[in-house]
Amino acid sequence: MNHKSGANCPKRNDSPVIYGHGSRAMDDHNTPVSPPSGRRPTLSQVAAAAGVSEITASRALRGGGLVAKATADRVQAAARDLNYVPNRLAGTLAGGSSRQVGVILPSLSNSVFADVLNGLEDRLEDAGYQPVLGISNYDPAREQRLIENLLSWRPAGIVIAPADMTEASRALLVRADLPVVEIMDVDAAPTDMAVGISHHSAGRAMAHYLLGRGYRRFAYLGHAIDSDLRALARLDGFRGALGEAGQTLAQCLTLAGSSSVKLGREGLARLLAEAGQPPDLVYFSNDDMAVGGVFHCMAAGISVPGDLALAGFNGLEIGQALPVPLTSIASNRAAIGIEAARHLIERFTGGTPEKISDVGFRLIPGKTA
Amino acid sequence: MNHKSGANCPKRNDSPVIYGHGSRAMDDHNTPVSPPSGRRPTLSQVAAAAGVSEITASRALRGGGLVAKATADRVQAAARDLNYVPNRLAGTLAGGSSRQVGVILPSLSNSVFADVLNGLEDRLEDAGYQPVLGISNYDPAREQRLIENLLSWRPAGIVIAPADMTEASRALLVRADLPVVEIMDVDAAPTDMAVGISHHSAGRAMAHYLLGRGYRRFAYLGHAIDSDLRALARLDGFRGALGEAGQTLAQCLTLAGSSSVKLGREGLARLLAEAGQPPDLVYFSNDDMAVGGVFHCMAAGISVPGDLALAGFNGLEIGQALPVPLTSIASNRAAIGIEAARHLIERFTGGTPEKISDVGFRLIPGKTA
DNA sequence: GCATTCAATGACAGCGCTGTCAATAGGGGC
DNA sequence: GCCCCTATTGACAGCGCTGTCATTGAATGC
Repeated sequence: MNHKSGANCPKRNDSPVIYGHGSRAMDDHNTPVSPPSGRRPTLSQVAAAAGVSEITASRALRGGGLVAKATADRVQAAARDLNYVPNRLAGTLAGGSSRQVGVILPSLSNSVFADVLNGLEDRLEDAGYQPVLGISNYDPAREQRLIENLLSWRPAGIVIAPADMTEASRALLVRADLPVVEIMDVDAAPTDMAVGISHHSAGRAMAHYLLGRGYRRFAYLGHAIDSDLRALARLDGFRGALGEAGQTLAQCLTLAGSSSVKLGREGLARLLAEAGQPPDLVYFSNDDMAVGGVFHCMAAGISVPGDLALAGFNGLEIGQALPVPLTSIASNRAAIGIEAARHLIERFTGGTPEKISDVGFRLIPGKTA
Repeated sequence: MNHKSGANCPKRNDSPVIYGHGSRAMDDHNTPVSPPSGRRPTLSQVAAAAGVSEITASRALRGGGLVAKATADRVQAAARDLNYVPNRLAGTLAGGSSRQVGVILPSLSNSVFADVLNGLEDRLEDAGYQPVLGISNYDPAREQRLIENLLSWRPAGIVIAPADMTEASRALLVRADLPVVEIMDVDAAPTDMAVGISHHSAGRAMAHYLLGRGYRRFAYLGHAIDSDLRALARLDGFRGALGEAGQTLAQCLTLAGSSSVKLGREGLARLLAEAGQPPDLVYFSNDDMAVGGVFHCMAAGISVPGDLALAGFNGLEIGQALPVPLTSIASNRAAIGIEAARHLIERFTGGTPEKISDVGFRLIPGKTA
């Protein structure tokens, strides 16, 4: 439901205004309020306040009905009064299973991973788990270091979008002997579980679609593809399907740097400049790049798809909001995060989810190809 | 540096292909490799293997030169042989300071926060800290729950982009008595430290710029603004500056839902449909919305900025890659993350960074206004 | 009425590690 | 030759909590 308001949108009282860039000294560092008895309250203090033993307090606070209602109420009241915040480090150390989940992603500048993380966080949080994050920047060494670091927190599980795992990384995960979900790609055999789509198939599917639309002179424009294994898999599938149909990739340009609208825009300009006979379709490594391509065409007066057709991957919102919606493949990103969370949680609760879960993709016809 | 390759982009061996959506049963669940002696190795096992006491092993592993070189080497070798992974839960519990940092953001679907998180993670990671993430979805109650949860892991510090902190949330943070960085906005007095820009000033700056360009009939198009306090602050500053110049906001439309290109596109259509006398400029709550506005104009044949001028906020890459680059304000997102990390780390190491750090913004003239 | 059962609570030990203080052994100074 | 100092190592306790078993008292059954 939308609500509008004529010329009187929400206002707020005038607040202090700071112009430009600068910083204020940390002068009046207000002393922390109430360091009550030196430290933060512990369970034993709560127990004492409620007149019960530590373990009873523990049980009362964790719930589970092992404690008489009246007692439990008393304990909870005491905890509230003392502003007790449990120490899960101690709890986990003593009791066993952590409620943290290690999450390793190759990047966050790509909105794809942000979407996955969003879905993942939401479900984990609801189940009482907290993600501990690491970004590998597509660097296998950093990825390995992250795995070690995260494991040292003894997480309940790991979710990883592998960049290019070293053998050592894989060994670490295997030895750790905890649920591990490898996300994004289901083409390779996972260490433990995998949730994602087949990027190889996605590439093939797009090729089939485009062949069916009658395109014949294909070009590819990609970003630093060596470190993006999934983009490589799509290209591989794309080219494979072309080959089976007796076609080839007439032109193929990959640019250093991570994918972006800007790179796609500049890249397309360059690709067309270098082309002998221009392609009738350009397949981009993803939607960011493809949207850049659309922008180039707009600016250069190239009619899409009349003069040149464009196709991407991911089904990003921006591509669909374009004046001419982008031909792409919806990669079901949020579903991957949600599904990964489900796998972990199921495992935590004693279940045995499928080893490989393919959330599937969907071709979006769009209007650019 | 770019590298291109004619028609022979990187290939890879054909990999197994899975079509469409589905899942394979978890049949051959390979038994975990080597649960060596039932559990994972502990420090005491490493110590035993190296023929030293636990504490010596601990010191050797942590470095610091308190242990004779030869002994340290022996311990490290033993640790490697046993595949020892330290248990930081135990370490933190015994020793004191954690190496986790709680991070609370209102959303991740907005690339702005992904950018901040990216910068933050990078610096924290380099300093040996791990972010533990929570997403509040602009919900104060969830925000408070997240604070409680994160505090229970006894993090070394907290970074929070406040959605609309409850009194209880604020009290939790104060009592926790740890470094807290409130990010994004420096307009209000922070609990502890703040890193960001003044959104109020950003709104004013844009108003001044646009007034200088001669626009007089202003409209505003925003998303669910009640929960996005920073967008509200910008609008507030914008309107304030207009008022000082004797101008008013002729039209103001806010739409339910989070900001998106689609919402901006549809919103602008609606705003123009509802307008009596059409505005000569539309100020959007942010660049996502504004890009949507640009798309609407393209599709509807409205010339920008001739017929209608548009302005946004954030300086997103997409806006600048548009055929007509967007007039906007660069909000220095990565810098906020980096700066927040710096503040925390400085605090961890005994320093006293500034209480408020304004990373500043920059007006991007663009070509849409 | 007495054994039996169950609900409610508690004592104890220990999770894996590190801070503190103590012990040991050489080396150097006088 | 004796004492002091430093470098190196270790013993001990304890971080805050929970699993396991034990204890208590009251309710139940016959």
